[in-house]
Amino acid sequence: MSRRVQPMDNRSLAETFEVIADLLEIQGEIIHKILAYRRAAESIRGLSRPAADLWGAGELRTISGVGEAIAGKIDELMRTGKLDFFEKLKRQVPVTLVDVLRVGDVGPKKAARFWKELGITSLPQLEAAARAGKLRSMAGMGERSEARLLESIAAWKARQSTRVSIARARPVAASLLDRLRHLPGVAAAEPAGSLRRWRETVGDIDLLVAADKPRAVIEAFLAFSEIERVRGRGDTKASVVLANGLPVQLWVHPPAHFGTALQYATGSQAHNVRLRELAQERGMSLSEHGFKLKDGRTAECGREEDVYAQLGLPWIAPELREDRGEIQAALDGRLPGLVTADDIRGELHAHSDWSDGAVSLEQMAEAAAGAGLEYLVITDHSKSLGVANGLTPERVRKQRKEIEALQRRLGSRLRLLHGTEVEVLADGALDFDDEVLAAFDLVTASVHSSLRQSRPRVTERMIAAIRHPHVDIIGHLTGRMIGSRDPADLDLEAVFQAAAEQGVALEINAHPERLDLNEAHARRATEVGCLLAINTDAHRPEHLSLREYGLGIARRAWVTPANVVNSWPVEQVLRWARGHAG
DNA sequence: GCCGTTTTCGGCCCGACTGTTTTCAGTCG
Repeated sequence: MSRRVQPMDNRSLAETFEVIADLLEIQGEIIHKILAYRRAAESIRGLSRPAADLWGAGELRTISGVGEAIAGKIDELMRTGKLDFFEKLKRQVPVTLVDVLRVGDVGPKKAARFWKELGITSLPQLEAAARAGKLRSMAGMGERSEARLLESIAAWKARQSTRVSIARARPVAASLLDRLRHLPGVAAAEPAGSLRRWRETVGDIDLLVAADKPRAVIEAFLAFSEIERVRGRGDTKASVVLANGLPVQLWVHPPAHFGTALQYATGSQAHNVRLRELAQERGMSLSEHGFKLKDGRTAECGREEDVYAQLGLPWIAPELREDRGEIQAALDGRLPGLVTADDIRGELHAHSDWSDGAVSLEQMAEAAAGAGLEYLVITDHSKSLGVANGLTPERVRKQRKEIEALQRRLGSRLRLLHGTEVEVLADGALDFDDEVLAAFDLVTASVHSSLRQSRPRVTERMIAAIRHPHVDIIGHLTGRMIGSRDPADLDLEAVFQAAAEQGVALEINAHPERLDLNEAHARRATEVGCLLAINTDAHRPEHLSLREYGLGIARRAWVTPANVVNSWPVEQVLRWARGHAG
């Protein structure tokens, strides 16, 4: 067997180019070359399939921002696992300096001066020098800069991980927005940034307020009790850190140009750059204040729709604004009609107290009806999942009787269906016999254990489940738990192919700790032709509202309702469940 | 380093805030 280098994954590849950009910037290379590396890194990070596949197919140049030189570097990394250019660069600039850049208020220019003038090559050295008062000896640095830097280092350490789950940030933002809306003179207050784009994690909370007297709003905001530290404040914006450690940015703009301001504050930065380039091509200059026209006048936009219209574009949903082809799609009139909360008619994955759910069948049914759903599939666990009180075939039969009785009481308010979340056992077999499975209205198959099997084994196991004639949906495909459990090492291309062939749907599990499929997987699955289900995996009534996080993933993955089985009428779902199996 | 119905060469988004500044560079989003 020949020894082969494991092809680099997208994330490592992107990180490599990001570090290259940082080192070049410290070295004083021209900014546009640096931005080219960053743009390529961003594109690679956002790819829906492994760059290794594109490399194998000779299609690296189809990646936006990847030209001849970077394609050559990717090729070298894929073939040898190393990059000569990078190794040489690291001998010229200490690579530990990139940590220094992660600290706020330190950019490439200062990092280079710390290194060249004081011999500082790492973050601990920088901190020690600041404490010893050695930085103020440098031109342009004073005591205040030194103190501010120490604060930044402390904040960076306290945060450790620089991003938090959107599910943690959303309620905090909602509470701040509610209070901002009640301030005098405030016409509107909206979330912006990655929060509005529904990224899985956010680095800070960006908020935008419309008011004619920005200063007064900023003053009032800075008095909010949950603010621990003010990092900056001006006439139109303020930057603070809350007591819970979350950074918050507030922008305040007059209602007259709220549209351009909201567009700007929503980002992403890459999307904004593209949009501003487009404005330039059209002979205008776009900023948060409006469009500067050739004749010197400024065209203000009160609504975001007007910003895009000024450029001849339809409004682009925030979830798409990542510079992943959305602007070209808008120019070509082929933006996807994204799935919305209103499209969702039913929940296909929910538990009751028959297994590990918190409430009775009736309470779940009432909650689903109350949430406006047309149908609910109860999918309690199967017998092998002992920790979750999985059902035996005998209890399955009893549960069906109870569901039938409950359906009679519910009448036309809700269609209640009997499903299962059946275990995919370690060998790929299912935890119920065919006869038991055949009686369910809908079968979701999931993996909860033996997630660490080798790639070939776990892939084969998953494909066996997909090919099982009674399986309709694969639940939380990779099994990852954000921050606590790694995803199974699946060959996703093979899994997506099998699911598409069988007409089996893949779940986007909306629970904020899962979000599985993630957005890249969901986009690739859609490209391959897979059906999806946006489910909450509700274990109690309140969980039904978690669907918005799954919708965020789906929308960021360019998913339209046609691909989402639980946007279909119940009869269509049942026809599909009976008919797709191969 | 990338890219192209104004270009294969000459461009590459725009403005606010900070600190140390007599006019601006650096950083950030």
